[in-house]
Amino acid sequence: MEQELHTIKRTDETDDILLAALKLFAEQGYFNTSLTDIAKAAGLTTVSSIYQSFNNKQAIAIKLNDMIFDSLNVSIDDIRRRNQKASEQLRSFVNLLFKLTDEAPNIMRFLLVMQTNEFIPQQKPLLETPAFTKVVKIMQAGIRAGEIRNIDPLLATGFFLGVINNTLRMVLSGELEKNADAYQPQAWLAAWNLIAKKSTCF
Amino acid sequence: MEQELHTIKRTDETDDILLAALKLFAEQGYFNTSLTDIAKAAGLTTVSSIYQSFNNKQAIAIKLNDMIFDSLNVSIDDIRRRNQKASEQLRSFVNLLFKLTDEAPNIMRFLLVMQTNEFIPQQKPLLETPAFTKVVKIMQAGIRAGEIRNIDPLLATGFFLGVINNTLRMVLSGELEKNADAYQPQAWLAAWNLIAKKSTCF
DNA sequence: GTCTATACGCCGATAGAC
DNA sequence: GTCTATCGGCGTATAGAC
Repeated sequence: MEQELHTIKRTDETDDILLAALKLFAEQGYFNTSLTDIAKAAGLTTVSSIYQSFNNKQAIAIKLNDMIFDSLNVSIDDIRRRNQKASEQLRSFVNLLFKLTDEAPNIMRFLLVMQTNEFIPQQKPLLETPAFTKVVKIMQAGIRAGEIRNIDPLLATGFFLGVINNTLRMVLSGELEKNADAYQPQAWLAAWNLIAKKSTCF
Repeated sequence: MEQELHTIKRTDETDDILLAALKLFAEQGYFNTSLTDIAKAAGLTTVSSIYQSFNNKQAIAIKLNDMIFDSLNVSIDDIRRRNQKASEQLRSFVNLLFKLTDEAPNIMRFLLVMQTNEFIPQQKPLLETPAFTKVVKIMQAGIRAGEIRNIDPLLATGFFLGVINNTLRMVLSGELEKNADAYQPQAWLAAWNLIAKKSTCF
């Protein structure tokens, strides 16, 4: 299952709805998913029940979005606290993303492939979200510390996450057959050498 | 303007519709765009006129999709014909993508950010389309020729295009402020060194 | 607070006059 | 072949019975 939305325990039917919605949104898209679909998948007898927990369809998506980004935000704070060097922090973050892709693919689809701004207008692009701006901060710190090459931190993050996220997207879409973790060592090495000051030459 | 859909000349109102649809789909999404919107943007007085050219809304999207991928396919054939080495072919291809991003951003949004499979079910993921499988072929040839490191060609393509496409996505979303071409040298170097046998060390 | 019934709007699509 | 009128359906949302 979706790893209890990664951290949140299922207690009442609100979480059933969120879990069902996450699955359906990720698999067939927000606009192809009706409240009827969600109610059915959540085991509710009636569509109306949804309105006990949410004001409207968009509110479900927003709640999901908030939970996912908040959880990621907490994880990143944790990673920054537990690790000193930029390389270690990025390594842990990459490991988190790969693990999530295998254990909670729908969360990663929500993060990486869904165009959430089409139904949550105020939604910002990935690198402008609180969680991912912290990755840019790690990059800046790494540059100051001499671990990372001296290039625009935003661009460096874009290159780095380009390799990581594209690999994960290919796993999620089935273009790559194995599970994400099988590609983690290669992807990490490629992404890190892209930005590291001392790159390992081949 | 959208560079006449890159190659096709506007002749009749069918192309007005396609151009309007491309713009609206790319800017607000397929499902947020009604036929009324398209008709208005195409300068038609009536929604019904659309049905003179297309059987339904999906047919517009499919036609756009076909035109874009066909055009790209032709360009890639051309690039492969005109260049010998894998490095040159990839360089030209990257240049094409960056130029397209600046000159026809909506085409690139269609290619890189829209989730076309949500409204064109038979649509394959990017790297399984005829156009992009040829990039994988270039990669294979480059490995055989000793230009490119000996790794899974599909993975290599994923890494390579991860850097390129993510950079372009960031330009298209406004996360990067300058035009795409301003980032081309850095992005190319990063992407190429990712896969090149003799990487330029920094 | 659970479910039935239903309202309401939007949109895709068609019929048919001219 | 252009435009008016309208249909049919789906999907969100609500009202209200129990």
